[in-house]
Amino acid sequence: MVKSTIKDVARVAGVSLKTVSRIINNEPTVRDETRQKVLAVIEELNYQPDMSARNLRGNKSYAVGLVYDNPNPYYVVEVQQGVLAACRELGYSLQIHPCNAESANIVEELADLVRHSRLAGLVIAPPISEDDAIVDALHARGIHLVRIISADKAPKGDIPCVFINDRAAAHAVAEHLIGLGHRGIAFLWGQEEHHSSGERFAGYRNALLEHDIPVDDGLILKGEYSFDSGFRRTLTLMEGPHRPSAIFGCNDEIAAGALAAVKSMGLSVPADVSIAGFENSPFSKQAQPPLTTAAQSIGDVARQAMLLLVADMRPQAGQEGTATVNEIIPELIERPSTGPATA
Amino acid sequence: MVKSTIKDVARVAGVSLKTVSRIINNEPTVRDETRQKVLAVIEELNYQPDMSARNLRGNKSYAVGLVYDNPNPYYVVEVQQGVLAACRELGYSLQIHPCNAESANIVEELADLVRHSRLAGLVIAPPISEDDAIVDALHARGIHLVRIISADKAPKGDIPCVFINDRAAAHAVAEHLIGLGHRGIAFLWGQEEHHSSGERFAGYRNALLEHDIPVDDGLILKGEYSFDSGFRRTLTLMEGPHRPSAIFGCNDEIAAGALAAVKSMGLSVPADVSIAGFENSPFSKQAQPPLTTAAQSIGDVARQAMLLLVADMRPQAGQEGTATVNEIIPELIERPSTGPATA
DNA sequence: AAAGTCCTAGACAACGTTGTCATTGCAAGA
DNA sequence: TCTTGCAATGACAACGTTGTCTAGGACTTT
Repeated sequence: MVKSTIKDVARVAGVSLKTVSRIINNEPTVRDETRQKVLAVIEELNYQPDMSARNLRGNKSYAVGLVYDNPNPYYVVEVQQGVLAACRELGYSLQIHPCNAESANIVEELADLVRHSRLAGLVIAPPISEDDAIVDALHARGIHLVRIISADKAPKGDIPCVFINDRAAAHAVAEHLIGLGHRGIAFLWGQEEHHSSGERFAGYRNALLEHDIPVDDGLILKGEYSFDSGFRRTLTLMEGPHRPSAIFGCNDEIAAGALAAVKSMGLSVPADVSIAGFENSPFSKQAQPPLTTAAQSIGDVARQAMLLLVADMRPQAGQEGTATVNEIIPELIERPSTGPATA
Repeated sequence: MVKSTIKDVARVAGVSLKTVSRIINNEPTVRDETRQKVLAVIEELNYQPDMSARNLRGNKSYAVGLVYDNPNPYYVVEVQQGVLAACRELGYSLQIHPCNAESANIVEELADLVRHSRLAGLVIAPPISEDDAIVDALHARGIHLVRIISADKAPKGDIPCVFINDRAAAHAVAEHLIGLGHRGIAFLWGQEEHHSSGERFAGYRNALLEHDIPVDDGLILKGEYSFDSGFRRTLTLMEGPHRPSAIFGCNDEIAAGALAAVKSMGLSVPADVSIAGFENSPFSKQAQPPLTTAAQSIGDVARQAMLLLVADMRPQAGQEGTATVNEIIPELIERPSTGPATA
C-alpha cells in the first residue's frame, strides 16, 4: 500500500541507488544476475518511479499537451482517445488544452502552458494546426510539436506532421459515384477554415473534371460540419432547379443530415438519391441505410501523431534520417447508401 | 525566455529563498514592503513555480483526474471544460481518464492511476459515479474523490458529491406541458443504466399522478440518449394507437430526434405536437423551433464538483463543517417547441 | 531595566531521482 | 609480472521547492 522508493528497492536488493536507477532506465552496464535480482525486488515492492522527481532531476518531462480548437465533440473525443492510447504505450501523461485559435495571444498562451506544465511537446490538431503562423512561432521557440493536418503532400519545413490525404480519398469517393452512373453530384462543404473541406472539394472537383463532367456551382453549397447544416442544405438543394442524383457530404455528420432530409421528403436512399459521407464515424455506421464513406480513423491518426512526436523528441541512434512525416490516405468504404443512378 | 527559479527571484530581490516561497504561498508573516518588492521581481522575471519540485517536496500534488465512462462526446467535452475551468482557477492540472466501468479490475486501474500520476483526487462523472461499489472501494483506499450523480436527495455517507435533482426538474417540465393542456404526454427514456433517466422518469410520472392523469405505458418508450433513438421511437409512437400531443425526451438529443421525426411526417411543432427536451444542450438551441428544456449546465456542474473536491482536500480553518454536498436543480427554459394542446 | 512576546526573515535539510565521477575487480596484452 | 583496458558498481551532488528551526529586532510587560 505504501509507496516505495528507489531507496527501498536498493536496500532490499542490497545494491546502490544508482544501480537500481540504471536498471529502471534500461542502461546496459549492469550484470544480468544483478538485473534479475533487482527486478524481482521491484516487482515485490510494486515500485513505480516518481515522475515528479524524474522531471525535476532531469529537467525533462513525460507529459505532452494536446491542443485543439475543433468544436466538434465527436472529433475531439476521438483525437483524445488516440493520443491517450499512445501516451499509455509510451508512459507519457496527457494534458488536454482546448483553446481558441483566434485569441490574440494564443502563442503566448501555449508557450506558457508548455513551460508551466513542463510539457515535453505538443500534439496539435486541426484546424489550429493548419495555422502556419502559430505553428512556426511555437517551433521557433524551440517547442517540440507535431501537427495533424489535411494536405495532399507534405508541407515544407522540418516540423513533424501527420498529413491526411483527404484529396485523394475524396477523389476516390467521387469516382465511386461517377462509376455508378451519377452525373449530378452535389457537394456539401464543411467549414472553409478547415483545410479538410478544401482538400475534399478539390478531390471531388478533380474527379469530375477528369471524367468531363461539368462542375455545377448550383450543386456546391458552403456550410459547416454538422448534421443540421447537412439537413438544411439538402432541403434547399432538392428544391432547386436541378436535383442532384447523388450527394457527397464533406463528412458523415453532414451526410447523415442529408440522409434525414432526403428521407423526410419521402424519397428513398439509394433508389432516388445516393449519399456518401466521409470519416467513417459512428454517424455513417448508425445511419439507415449505412453510409458509403472514407475510412480515416481519427483516433489512429492521432496515435500516429503522438508516436511521431516522441520519435522526434528522442532521436534514437541510427534513426537519424527517419522521416518525421507520415501520410495517411483514407480508404473508400462502400455501404448501401450509394447505388446506381436511375435514368 | 529562460525559465527562472525561486533562486533567481531571491537573488534579484535581495531576499532569501524562503521569503520568496512564503510570498508565493501567501503566507502572512511577510512585511508588506518586502512582499511588493518580491512580487515586482516575480513579475519582471515572469517566474512560475515548478510543479515537479513542489510535488516532490511536499509529497502532494496539484493534479486531479477526471474519470468517465459516458459514451456521449457532447457530455464528455462539456464535463471536461467545466473541470478544466475550475482547474485553471485553482492552479491544478487535469488528467483525463476515459474508462470502462464494466472492466473487472477498474478499481485497481483507478488506484494505480492515482498513485502513478500522483493525483490529489478524482472527479468522477456519471454513470460510473453512480456505482457505489466502485466509489466506496476507492474511498476506502483513502483516495480523495467527488462524484457527480443524478438523485433527488443527498446520498448517505461522507463522500463529497454534486447531485443533480433531475427529478424535480423533470417534474417542472412535465407540469409545464400539463399546464398547456396536454394529457397524452409521451416519455422517451435514455439508457436505464444512467440514474438520470430513472430520475427524470420519476419526475414525469409524479407530475402526471399529481394531476390525475393516467400513466399510459404505451406512451413510455425505453431507448438511449441519442438523436437516432429519439427519431425512431417517435416514428413508432406516432404510428401507434394513441398519438401523444406532447413528447418529453429524456435529453435534448432525443428531443431533437423526435422533432425531426415529427417534421418528417409533415406535422408542425408545436401546433400539432409539443416537444420538450432536457439539458439545454446545443441541440435544443439549434433546433427549429428551439426546444423547451431544462437548464443544467453540465459544465457548471463539473466545475462545482472540482471546487468541492478541492475544498474537501484542503479543509480551511473555520470551514470545518462546510457541506461537501451540493444540490443543483435544473431550471425550466420555455422555448417555442411547446405550445397549447389543440382539441 | 530585565524578561518575555511577537513579527520578520534566513539557514539548512529533505523530497526521489539521475548525471558525473571515482572505485573495484578481472582479463588481456606487453 | 606488470601495466592497460573494460565492465560493473557505488558515492555524491544537484534539480526547485518548502518544512523546521533559529536569530535578530521591536515592542510590551513586570
